[in-house]
Amino acid sequence: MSKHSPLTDEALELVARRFAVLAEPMRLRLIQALFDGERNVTELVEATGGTQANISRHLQTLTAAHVLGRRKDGLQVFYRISDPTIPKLCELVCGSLEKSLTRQAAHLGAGEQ
Amino acid sequence: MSKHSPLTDEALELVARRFAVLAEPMRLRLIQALFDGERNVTELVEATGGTQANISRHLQTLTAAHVLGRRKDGLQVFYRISDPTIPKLCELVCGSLEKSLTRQAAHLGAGEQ
DNA sequence: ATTTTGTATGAGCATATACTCATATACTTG
DNA sequence: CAAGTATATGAGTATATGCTCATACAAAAT
Repeated sequence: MSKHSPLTDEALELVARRFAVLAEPMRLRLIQALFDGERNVTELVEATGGTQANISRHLQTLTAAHVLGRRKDGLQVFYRISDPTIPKLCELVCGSLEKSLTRQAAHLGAGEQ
Repeated sequence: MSKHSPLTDEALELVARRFAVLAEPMRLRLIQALFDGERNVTELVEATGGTQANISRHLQTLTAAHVLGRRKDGLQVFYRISDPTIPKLCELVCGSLEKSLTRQAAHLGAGEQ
């Protein structure tokens, strides 16, 4: 995106859609709960504190976006992170926010702004 | 986010908000237009093909999120990318999408799925 | 076959936000 | 000061999407 030719409208929509999928706290919580490996829906409901219906919908959204993968075993369905760039994306954003917050704290402490 | 302790609800909101800011095609177009350096609003309106009002709003959103920085010079206002992680984020997502698309193309070509 | 357990989904509501039009504000120039 | 130019914003509308309740579906157990 930097030195490459500008993206087409279609590509921009895809990139935006990608970011949109990550733009929900509950979905981030699910991703976080899956960093250590796959879990079934019931476990994810417990880990996140959401309702079963809502978690199921978010899992569908994440799976449709190829962020998560699905494996069915009997009654249970196990989800896992299937896109290796997801952890990197989250780390980048977290790091950036930490910096931004400490900068802000420093400014407040110095009475600036 | 991976080996670190799980994020607080507040932190999750911030991360989600960050992704949300990047989840609009027009804002991505603006970011793209700023990869080569700062530009004023009129230039950005021309580069993106949007209306002045809409571009102004998106610039405000991006600036409030500390993605862009603002510099006023006389009548004009110049915007620039102020968060160095933005290009990396976009590259990560683009790369991931390219892979995903070529995989899909390969599957279609092989008659799989 | 019926019941139980785990997961998905249809329908409806509430909220957020992208967009536009018109107008306001800020600065410059005549 | 008046007029012009660059940017921002209030108000209104349309659309998307997150959430919930109830129920459907699928597989297992009795």
